[in-house]
Amino acid sequence: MPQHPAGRRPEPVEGFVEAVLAVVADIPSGSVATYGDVAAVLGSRGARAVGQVMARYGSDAPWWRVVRAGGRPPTGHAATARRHYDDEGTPLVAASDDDGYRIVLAACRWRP
DNA sequence: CATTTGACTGCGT
DNA sequence: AACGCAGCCAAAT
Repeated sequence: MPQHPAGRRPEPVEGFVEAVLAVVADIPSGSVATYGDVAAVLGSRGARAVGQVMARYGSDAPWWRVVRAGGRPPTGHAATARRHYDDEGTPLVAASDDDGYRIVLAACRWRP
């Protein structure tokens, strides 16, 4: 058989990936969680692993609700994420860095 | 199966 | 405060 099911990207074992996406889906609009927080809910400390999942499978999830410790938006997505924050009313503060702003974790960090 | 990679984090210089 | 570095974990190659 000549080929794999047409045009379908090979899906990894759904376990960690699905778990991460499920947690992200639980973050309420207007709130956020850090990569480390998401990992912690899964009983893991793999903040980077969570980032990997978001980068690869998070395109259809509310990925902007997962931010870096320190309140900075996902690397390389500050502009796109900001539209969502503005839309959801997520509290932000102006910043001088390239992101231009920073999420106020003290006010909207999600706690499971 | 070994190595590399990355939308991370915290601590030290 | 900028920069480097080591620790961490799962997926990708």
